Amino acid sequence: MEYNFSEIEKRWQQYWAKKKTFKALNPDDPEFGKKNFKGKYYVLDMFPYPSGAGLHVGHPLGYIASDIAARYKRLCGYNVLHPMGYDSFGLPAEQYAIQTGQHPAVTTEQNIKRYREQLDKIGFSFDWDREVKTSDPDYYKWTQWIFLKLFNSWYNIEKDKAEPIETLIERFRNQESRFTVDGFEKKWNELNEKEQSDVLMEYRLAYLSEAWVNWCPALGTVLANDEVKDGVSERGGHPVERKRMPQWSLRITSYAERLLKGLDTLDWSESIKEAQRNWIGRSEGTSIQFKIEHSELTIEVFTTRPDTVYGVTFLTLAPENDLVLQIITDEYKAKVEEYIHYAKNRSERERQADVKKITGQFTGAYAIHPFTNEKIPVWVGEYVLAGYGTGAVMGVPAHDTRDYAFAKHFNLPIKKVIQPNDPALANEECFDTYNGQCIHSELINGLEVTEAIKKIIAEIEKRGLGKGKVNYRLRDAIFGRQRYWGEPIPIYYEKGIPKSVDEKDLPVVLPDVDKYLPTESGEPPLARAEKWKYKDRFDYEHTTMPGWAGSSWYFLRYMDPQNEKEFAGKTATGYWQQVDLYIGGSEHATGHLLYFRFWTKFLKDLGYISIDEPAQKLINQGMIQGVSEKVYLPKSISSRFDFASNPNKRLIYFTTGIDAIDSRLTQPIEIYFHEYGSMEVPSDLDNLRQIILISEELINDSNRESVIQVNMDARLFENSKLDLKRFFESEKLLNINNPNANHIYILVNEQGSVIRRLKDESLLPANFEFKSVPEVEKMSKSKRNVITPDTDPENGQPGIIEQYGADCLRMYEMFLGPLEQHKPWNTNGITGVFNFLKKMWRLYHLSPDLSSQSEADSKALKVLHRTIKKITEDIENYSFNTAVSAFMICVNELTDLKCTSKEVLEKLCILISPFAPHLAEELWQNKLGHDGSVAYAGWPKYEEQYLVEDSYEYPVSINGKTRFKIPLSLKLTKEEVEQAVLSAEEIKKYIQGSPKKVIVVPGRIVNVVV
RNA sequence: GCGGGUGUGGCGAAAUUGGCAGACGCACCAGACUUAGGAUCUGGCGCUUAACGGCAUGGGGGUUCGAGUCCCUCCACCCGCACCA
Repeated sequence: MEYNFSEIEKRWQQYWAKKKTFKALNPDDPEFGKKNFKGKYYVLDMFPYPSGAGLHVGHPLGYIASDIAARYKRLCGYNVLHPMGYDSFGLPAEQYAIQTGQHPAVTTEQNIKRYREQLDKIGFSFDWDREVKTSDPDYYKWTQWIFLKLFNSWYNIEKDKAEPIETLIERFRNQESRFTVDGFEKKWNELNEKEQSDVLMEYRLAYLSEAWVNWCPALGTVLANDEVKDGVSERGGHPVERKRMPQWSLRITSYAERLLKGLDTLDWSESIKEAQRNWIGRSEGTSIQFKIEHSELTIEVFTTRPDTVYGVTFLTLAPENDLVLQIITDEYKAKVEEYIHYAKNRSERERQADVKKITGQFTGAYAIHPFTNEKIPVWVGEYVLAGYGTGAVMGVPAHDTRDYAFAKHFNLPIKKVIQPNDPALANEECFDTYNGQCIHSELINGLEVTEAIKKIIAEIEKRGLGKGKVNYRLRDAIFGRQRYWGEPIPIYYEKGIPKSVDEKDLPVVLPDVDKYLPTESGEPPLARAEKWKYKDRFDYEHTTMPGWAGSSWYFLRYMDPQNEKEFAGKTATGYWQQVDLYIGGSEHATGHLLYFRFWTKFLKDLGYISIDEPAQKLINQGMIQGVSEKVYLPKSISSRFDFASNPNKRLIYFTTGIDAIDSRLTQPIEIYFHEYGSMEVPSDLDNLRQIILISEELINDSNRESVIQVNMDARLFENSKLDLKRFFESEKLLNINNPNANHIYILVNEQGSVIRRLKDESLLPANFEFKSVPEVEKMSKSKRNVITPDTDPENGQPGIIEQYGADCLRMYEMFLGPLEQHKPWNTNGITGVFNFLKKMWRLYHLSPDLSSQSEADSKALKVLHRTIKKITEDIENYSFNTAVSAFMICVNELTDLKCTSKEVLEKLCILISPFAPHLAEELWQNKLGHDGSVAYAGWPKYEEQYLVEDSYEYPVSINGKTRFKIPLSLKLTKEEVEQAVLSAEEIKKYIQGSPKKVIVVPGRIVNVVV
């Protein structure tokens, strides 16, 4: 009987869907009482964004792992919640909408459909009744509701938790608080509505403020810090600049300490926890006030080294610091303004690119040293960040490398105030060690650094100059996006005052607009919806929420997805508690995973849920990388491309630039092409857009500068050689960016040139080979190296699923290596897994009727129980690759034993069902003759008795080197083993006389030392 | 610069507390069967040597009867953060 995987897999996928085999039960479900669950288990995959490219082979890696865990826990008797849904708001759909005019909801729906189709083919045990989509109004109603809760809450530092804003207003009323407005002190009740609103904005956890933001002109929106990488946007790689504008933000900084401390309780990888710790960036220090000479103003600095305060020789302010303009003297005004202008117009990227470059400007002002009363010059410098601390630093060049560099560059004095313990440092001009004593520091002379810090802080506090303080690198999260495809922020404006939409009016539904672009006056797209007003009168807020809003609480919605009255009912949240196993990529370390924790803590503070952390255990599956194929294009205008290494070859001149298959070069430019040789140049060539591709072997150091490297579709290549057949036939793979373009491709290699338009392979030089440079990198559409698990919709090539089946895909992805490790995709080993599945199938078909077979023999039972033990341990440790090996060993051995025992085969079938569920279900029901699904068959128990051995082949080492083996009874004592070994025939070769020492480890090894 | 991770055959990788290095699979080699195939089965397969043996877990050193595993030191690669005072 053939192993017909496609028929088997289709059958059981339909069966599971029809029977709702994987439905998870809430406690209020009538069925719940009938089950005798061992407990609950919540397995969650990170929320996927349904991109237009569909799933590639890397996506399922984590899903397969979580599915194995889910199926295993079900077999162990747990009520398993294993849901899936879509984080369906986001930039790519909107970018596509801008280009095509199609509503993002439409493309999103199409993408979701494709995702679902692909997910279904892999046989996951998701409870699809719980599917959620963040762009669904029934869902984002609750995202908006949580936003309102954030807006209407403040952080009570004394209680260390968030509270409703009313408790704050109550305090303001009762406590005789005074508020300074336009220079007048007023009581709360004396403030007008606008003034009250402004005061409360300083406290609300979701607030509107004038802030320095990461503005991305290409995307037309601001971005949160975690959405910017190396000065460019994470999505799309567009430049980002700093801009000051009114912005909605979330006061995540109030939770900094709790987010930091909570990490210690989590079973997450050290690298993710460390990334979050760095991102939060806690540092202890103190603030110190410096008076400005001839002025009422003071400059407050933050420092972690107050012990070096006597070493201060200058102060530096950030260019954005408002104080700068207030303190500059007339003499320096022009220069400082010029400098500020310069600094402001530098993009983040430029700024980061040359951090080594030192820039700054003296302001003309002087501060007074609070301890020595010396005059200290005040500078402004780019190296001081506006957003951290107070935007001002005290310059201690002798003990801070940045201050040192600045002082050196501008010739400022350097004053050493620490005597280091390490003599090697004593002669250095600058060192920042904590090991040493203070010198030249009146109040703290002779003290060790740590002592000095304590004493000087006490002194600073006593004199009212400042106080001990904790600073965080973490900034409040910018929450508004000047984009269309996101949750509307449920705020409206009445007389310029932002107010929350009434809860009963939620959801605020995303309105239709004529274009998905900003208005002419630069307002966000939502401003185009002219009739879109709250209560028909008031303007709504026009920015929308960022992509991470919906994913910050989705794990709660899965617990009770259809609830219309609450985001999730108390019974449901009380039962499911938190995620027991969360699997996803490590790229979310400082974004999603931080917001996810933040919202959970907030909802707990308000008493809506009872847990403090959303996910106890987190596993980051490694990335499956793709192999990109890079080819070369002449760099553009007027490059003369010269194969200098090979003077006999032809020369090609490019007199203008060229269009490229690379999206960065989208302008069509004509080229002229000359060649010495036999090739004919079509007469209409100059009317068409031409792309010249240069083979890898022609590139050398002398011409490398005149070419650029671009990705071609990896599917056109085989082992980094262009497959000419595909190249001639596949228009689609060539012109991803513009399928309608009528390009002419010219391939150039050592043998000459080929124009693709000729479309005739017979015209090719013999053995024409065009080579690319392969590179292993992230699998992504833009790198054109995506491999789909199923049939490729672009070229119709069958995928792994069609060729080998979903069970094979599942087992192969697990077999590839440890879950957490990154690995390039290659299918070289897949036949091994496929052969294994076939062999397993054959094992169950050795006998036509297993039900009448006799008792298992002890050998088969031993194999079985060893496997039960191994698989159970491996699953518990998420070591799925070794589990697959164990199955192979087991099936090989049972096949050798010609095992037809129903008892053994039944248990093996259950064991493998989390890994290869379709095969297992087929064998369970159709071969072993069971009625129900194998999914609830019960996990087999491992029994020690079958594994007990009575003899063992002791490896005998001489001086730690294994020389021979000797079978001995395990009942023997150490002494008896030693005796047996020393009297063995083989040992005579290695020792003369008596050995120095004999080490016997019972049941393991014998080592003889001579 | 700081932090995290990884280094084992031609390749993907195994290896409980330190105890037979390379399980399992791919590729390769030889053979069997054969309706010649991307089927199945048997055997071989780290390097080196004619063989005995010797050498091998990124390099060097150490602890130990015994080290891929523990300690020190250096190197390479990957990832994250980065003028955070």
